[in-house]
Amino acid sequence: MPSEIIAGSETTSTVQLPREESWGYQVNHLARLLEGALRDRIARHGVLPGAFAQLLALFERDGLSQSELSSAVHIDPSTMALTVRRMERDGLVTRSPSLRDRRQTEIRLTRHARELQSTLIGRAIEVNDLAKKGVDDADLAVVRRVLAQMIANLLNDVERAPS
Amino acid sequence: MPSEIIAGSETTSTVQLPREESWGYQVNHLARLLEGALRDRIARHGVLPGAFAQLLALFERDGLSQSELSSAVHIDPSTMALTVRRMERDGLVTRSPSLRDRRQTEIRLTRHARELQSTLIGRAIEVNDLAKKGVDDADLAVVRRVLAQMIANLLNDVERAPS
DNA sequence: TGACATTACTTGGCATGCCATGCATACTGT
DNA sequence: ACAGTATGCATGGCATGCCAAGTAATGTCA
Repeated sequence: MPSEIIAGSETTSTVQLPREESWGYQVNHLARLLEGALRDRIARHGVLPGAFAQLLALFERDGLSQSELSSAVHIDPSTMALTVRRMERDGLVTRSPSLRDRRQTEIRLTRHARELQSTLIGRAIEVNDLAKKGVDDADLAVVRRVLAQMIANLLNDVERAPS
Repeated sequence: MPSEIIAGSETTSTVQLPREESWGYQVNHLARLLEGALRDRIARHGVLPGAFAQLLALFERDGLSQSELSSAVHIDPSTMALTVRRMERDGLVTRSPSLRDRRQTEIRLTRHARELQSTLIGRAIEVNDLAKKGVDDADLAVVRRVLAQMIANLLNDVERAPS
C-alpha cells in the first residue's frame, strides 16, 4: 500500500495529487519560510542565510578547507566557492592557501565572525522556537527522526543513481 | 524551556549549535534532496521541478492567472513570471491575455502537459515513497501535522513583520 | 620516474527564489 | 469624470543551488 493516489471524478478517472500530499512541496515551502525568517533576523548583522551552516561548522572547527566545508554542510563545491567568496566579502572569513597542499584553501573565521557567534546562534534559536511553537516535544522528536530517515533514504538514492 | 543551547567546554563557555539541531538546516537539506530526486525522474519528460507545483495546480483547475497561480503555490509573482515563461518554452502551457481584465494572463495547459499528467504524478509518488521508506505510517501523520503547524507559524510571522 | 588518475578549486551556464521598481490597466470615491 | 489607489505583470539585481568542463597540484603504480 505505498501511496495515496487520489482519483478525480468517477467519469474522467483523472489522476490527481494535491500539493499538500507531496512531501516535496511541503518541505520546500517550509524551507523557504525558515530561510526567510532567518534572513530577516541576521541581515542586520551582515550575514546571509546561505552562510549560516558554514559558520556553524567553522565555529565547531576553524580552518577547514573548502572541500571539507562542502562535505560538512552537504553543499556542492562549486556552490561553496561562491558562498565562501561572499563570506570573505562580508568580512566573516579569510581564505589562505594551505601549506601542506597548495590546492587547498584554508577558511578561517575573522574576529568579527567569532564575536557574532552567540548572537547568530541566538537568532537561529529564535527561528527554531518560532517554528515549533505549539508543537508537542514528543512530536518534535518524531519529526526529527523521520526527517533524518528521509534524508538518509534520499542520499542513498543519489549514490546508487550516479548519473 | 524553549531551546537546547549546547554549551561548549566548561572553560570557554562557547555557545554552540550543531547543524542537526537546526530545523532550517535539516529541512533545507531534505528539500534539496527531494527536488533533486524529482528532477532526476522528470527531466526526461522535459519538466523542471520548479514547474511541478504549478502543473499540479493547473491539473486541478486550468486557466488560472499568474497571480492566482502565485498564491496557489506560495511563490512570489516575479518568480512565477519566469517560471511560466520556462513552462511555455518547454511546451507545457500557453499564455494568453484575459478578456475580462487585460492586465491578467491566463495560463492554460497544452495537450502535451495533460498527456503527461499521470506519468508526472507517478514520478512524484515514486519520490514520496522513496522518502518515506521504512517510516511508520503513524509517524508520517505526525510529521505532516507538525510541518503544517510550522508553516502556519512562520506564515504568521511574515504577516506580522511586514518589512 | 613518467603516464594516468585523483583531488581542489574556478568558471560558465542554468534554475529557482526573493525584493524593489516600473508600467499598464483597473477600481474607488467624490 | 478624474485623481488617487490598487492590482497584474515584467525586469533588474542578487542569493543560492546544481552540473559540466577546465586548470593546477597531488598521488599511484608499472
